[in-house]
Formats: sequence, C-alpha cells, structure tokens
Amino acid sequence: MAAGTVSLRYFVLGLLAQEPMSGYDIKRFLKGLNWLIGSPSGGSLYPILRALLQEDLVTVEVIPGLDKPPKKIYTITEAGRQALHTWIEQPVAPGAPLKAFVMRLLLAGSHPHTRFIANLQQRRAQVGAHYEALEQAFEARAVRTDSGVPLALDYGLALATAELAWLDLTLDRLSGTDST
Amino acid sequence: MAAGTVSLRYFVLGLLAQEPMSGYDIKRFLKGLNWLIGSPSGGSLYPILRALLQEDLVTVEVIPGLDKPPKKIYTITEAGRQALHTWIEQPVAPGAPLKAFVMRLLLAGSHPHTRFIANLQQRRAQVGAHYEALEQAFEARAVRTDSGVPLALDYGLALATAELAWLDLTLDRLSGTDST
DNA sequence: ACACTCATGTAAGCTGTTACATGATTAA
DNA sequence: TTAATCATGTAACAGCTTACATGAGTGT
Repeated sequence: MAAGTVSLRYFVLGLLAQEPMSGYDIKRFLKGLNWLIGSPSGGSLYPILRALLQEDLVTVEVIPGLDKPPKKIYTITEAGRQALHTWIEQPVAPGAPLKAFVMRLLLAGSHPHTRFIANLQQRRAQVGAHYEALEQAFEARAVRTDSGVPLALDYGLALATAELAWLDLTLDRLSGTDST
Repeated sequence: MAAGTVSLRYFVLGLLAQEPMSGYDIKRFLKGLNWLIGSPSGGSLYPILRALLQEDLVTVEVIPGLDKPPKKIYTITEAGRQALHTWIEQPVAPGAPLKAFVMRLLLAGSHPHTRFIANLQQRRAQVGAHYEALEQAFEARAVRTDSGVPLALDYGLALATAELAWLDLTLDRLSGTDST
C-alpha cells in the first residue's frame, strides 16, 4: 500500500460491516463527523460501491422509495468480511495520513478486541519510533536556530508526545476491560 | 485549493527562497527530516522544478560536476518570491493534511515575522473550531458507547488539545521576541 | 561482479477531487 | 421562484506514487 493512501475502499466496507447502508447514508454518517475525517465525494464513493459489488464483497437491495428516489442498500457478504479481516491484519503504512488511523478507530467495533489491541500497539510502536527520530534530529542540529526546522521539530514532538500519552492511556483502559 | 492537497509546488519554491538548490539537494534535505513530512518522489519533484522554470519563478544554473553528473541549481526569481508571498497570504484549507501546516512551519524563515504570526493565529482558530465541533459531537452521542465513534472522538480531542496548547505557547513566545 | 550513491528524467497508474447531469420532493 | 434535501451517477482532471531508464563513479 502506498504511503499516502487511505483506502477508502476498505473503510467503506468496514462501515457496511457494522450495518447495511446506502451510499447516501454513508455520506451523511461521515458528514456528521466531518471534522474527524471528512466525508468522501460522490465521485469516489459511488464507484467504490459498484466495484465492491462486482467483486461480490457486498450485495445490493434496491428499495423503491415511497415519494422518494429509490435507495440502494448495500450489505456485506461473507467474502467481504473476510477481505476486511485480512485488510485489518496488515499494519497501517508508516507515514500514512492521520485519517488512516482514525478510520481504524472508527471501525473498532467491527473487529475483535484482541485484534484491535494489536492495532493500537502497532501504532504505539510507530509513533514511538517517530518520536525518537525527531528527538535525535533535534539534538543533531541544536545550534542552528535559523529556518523553521527547529520549530517544526518542536511541533512534531509535541503532537507525538500527546499521541503516545493517549495510546498508553487507552491501552491501559482496554487491557483492564474484558468485552468481546 | 482542494481540501486534501498539500501544494508541493509552493513548498519547493519556499525552500528555494531560503537557499538555491538542485532537485537532488531538496530530496536529500527532506529525506533528512523524513518523519516530519516525507520527501517527494522524483516523479513529482523534477516536473515541478521544470514547471517553475517555465513560469520564470526560478532560474537554473547548470554546474558540470567534476567526476560527477552535472547539477542543476535552481534559484528563485523576484517573480517567484512574489508568487510565494501571495500563496502564503491565503490560509491553509481547513481539513488539509497535517503536512500542509508543517510545511508552513518549515518555511517560517522565508516569510516575515508578522505574517507568520498571522498564520499561527489562523491555525489556532481552525483547530479551535475543530475542537469545539468534536466536543459538541461528544456530548450529542454520550450514551452510545458501541462502535468506535466515541474512541475516535476522544483521540481527536486529545490531539486537538495538545495542538492548541502548543500554538498558544508558541504564539506567546513569539510575541515576546522581536526578531525580523 | 554486484550494488549503492549521485543526478536527472519519463510513463503509467492510483486515489481522490470538483463539476456536472438527472429528477423528484419539500421549504423560504 | 428559488433553493435545498434526497439519491445516484459520469467525466475530467489534479496530485501524487511506483517503476523504469540512463549513465558515471565508488565501494565490497
């Protein structure tokens, strides 16, 4: 998977795994949490749904709306669940946009508890590595205060620190719990 | 400017504003801070340089390397500085990837102090709005604990909080200082 | 002999966007 | 009447990426 990619395709599949929906429903749902990841444009969403259908990862049921345009409700198939599962197995590409991880969080309900913990731990490792690299860079060029580099490093460190804290806290909370 | 875009084009121009470089130099420089924004592929970088050249935003000087392949050193022109300036004026698109803001930070040296402060304030406003939206969403669905939504919201809030803190602190520090 | 750094570049492809088209229903 | 919501879809293009091509020098 390319570094800058977010795989809307599997995210959509993951949403359908939680509950059957139409394309429009998905857009509305994501628009409702717009500040988190933003909702995909129709220009990408509808083609994705059609592709999923062609690969038998989902099925459609056309509901002729009363006094409304007809809806196409998509439901995930067993093959779809399997594809989703193997996708979740593989780690988020390092350097992937934040969105990619937030999507994993949003899908948390649809994969088993232990798998999700593993995802968090893997993220912790990545952010940890990121943090150390930043720190090293900071020391390496400690003298040169011109250019925005130190500022950007400081910013990166601040965000990485916060994320590490959140991950540790969340992992702690989840380890105590014993849900599904 | 589209929401998901990062405008490598102007970032490159900004780097050249700090110091004349070749395409390869840029790649090396950015590879050195790889964990911050990643370095662009040759497939995007070299075409960008050529486009900048064609628009007279930069000039080239070919340095025939001794025992090495020749280098093409690009230098920003006055028109280039102006284009860069008008680009920096306009705000980062809300919902743009983190990269976009980090790039602004890296270029901090190449734009005037007051302009940079304005950029930070503008970012503060955006993240502030983001934060409030998340908080509202949190309250709105406080009851439903199934699905990953509350977790994702919590994550978003944690990161937004940290960023706000960093922005406030940095703005405070910069307001006190009186450099160029 | 093989691979890696220096240095530039092209071609093809992926992922996503905006802008548009359609058509019916409801609210200002 | 104008616009907005519901609901789906197409076409064009932007912005990147990977993979490849070239060619010399340097290290193992």
